[in-house]
Amino acid sequence: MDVRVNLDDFIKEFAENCENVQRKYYKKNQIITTYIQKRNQICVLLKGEADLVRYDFNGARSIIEHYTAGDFFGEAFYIVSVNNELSVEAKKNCEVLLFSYDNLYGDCKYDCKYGCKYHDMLKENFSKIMVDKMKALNTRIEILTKRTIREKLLGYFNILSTRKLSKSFTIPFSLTDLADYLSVDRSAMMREIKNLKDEGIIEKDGNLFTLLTF
Amino acid sequence: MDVRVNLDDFIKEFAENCENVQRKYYKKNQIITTYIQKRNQICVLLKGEADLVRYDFNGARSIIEHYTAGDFFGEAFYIVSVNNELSVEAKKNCEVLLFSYDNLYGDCKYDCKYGCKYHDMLKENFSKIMVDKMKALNTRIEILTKRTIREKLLGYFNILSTRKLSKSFTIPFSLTDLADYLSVDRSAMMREIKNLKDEGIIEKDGNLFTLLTF
DNA sequence: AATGATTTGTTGCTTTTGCAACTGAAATAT
DNA sequence: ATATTTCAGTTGCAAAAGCAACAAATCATT
Repeated sequence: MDVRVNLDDFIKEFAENCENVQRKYYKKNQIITTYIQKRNQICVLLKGEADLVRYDFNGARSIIEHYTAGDFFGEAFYIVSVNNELSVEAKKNCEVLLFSYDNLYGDCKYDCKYGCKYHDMLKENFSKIMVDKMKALNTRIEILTKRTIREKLLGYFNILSTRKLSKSFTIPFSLTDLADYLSVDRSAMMREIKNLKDEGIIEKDGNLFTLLTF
Repeated sequence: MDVRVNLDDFIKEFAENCENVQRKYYKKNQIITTYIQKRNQICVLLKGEADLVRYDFNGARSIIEHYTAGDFFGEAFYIVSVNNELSVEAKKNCEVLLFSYDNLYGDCKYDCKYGCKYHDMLKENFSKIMVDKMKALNTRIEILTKRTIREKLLGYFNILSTRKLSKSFTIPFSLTDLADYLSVDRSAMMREIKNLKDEGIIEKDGNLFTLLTF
């Protein structure tokens, strides 16, 4: 099993066969879960797109991670030491599997006709999932430590380009959200994108970007 | 076993009794390890202080984590997706335990007169250690997403204050290093610290800070 | 105790960023 | 099909941050 699970092979069967799991539906802009209730919830996004966001005390929004079908999220992966409100927001209509970490590691007291074979698989791969989360956090830190908007943009573009093995790539969210992900002012970011275009460093067609240098 | 291990109860015994482990000494400013060689190394800092740092392509230094005695570090906890040079630098003379992740999970082919009881303990607690690492990463992200130096400083001070359960606390490194941790220019940070003092928001005596507001 | 290296503290100047405000385009809902 | 909301793109201006350079203080080493 890959860290980013194969839906066909694993999750669908899990959702259909293990009674110890909830399947829920969320509409666009609904909050799927918040990370303040110490529920140790584990979630798998089956369909749709969602963001893990933080709202600062002064209202500034910051996107921590972006999820697509097959991604794991939930409090269990994201224990935080500081007092801040984290929540997962549906960006499109979403279908989500929900179960708890305690449930996963503790005794399964419910009837589970497959003997929790799916729980066991998750258990075994929990550390792999954690490692994947760590990668995402490290990636974000790498970008946030860049000191200028230009470097943040280019750093992020390079990561997307490397992932796609192509000079061209689409950003996984709107430009407004990209600013929140890079943690910079949107208009300042737009200005910098314009500069990069004018200087012939990137090309942009909607959300499709191309790196012209290397 | 706590995530930040109790040296007396665990590590010292481990170091003395398990033959599958190396103990090494590093002088101040020496590089303890780099995260590019895929050695899956796990390290425990027995004595001294060290920083996990990244050097940008243009030379900008950035402190990711700060370690004191009892902390775990090493590639195994810090797998990164992007191409950047991470290294752990001794800030003082250090004593370090070294062993490998593969060794931990694979069969222990060496003689280990305690039957690798220590390895087993680590194995069991690996996910806890990972969670601790995640906390550290999340803390750093929380600070880095703040948009001004003032907010970064106050955010970090609040975390230190909360940890110590006191309005007064000492920063765990020099002001120069603090700037690298917050990923900002040192002189600009000093200016902002001065502003905070002048406005009666903080007090500062060397590396001892006090938050005057709440 | 003297020397050299590092850290702290400060300042002038320039560049970058954030803020506010607005327009047109695109998407969504009625 | 039209109204409404969201998103993209711009700009002027003010505030913040970075850069460079230097002196004073502190720390470390011989």
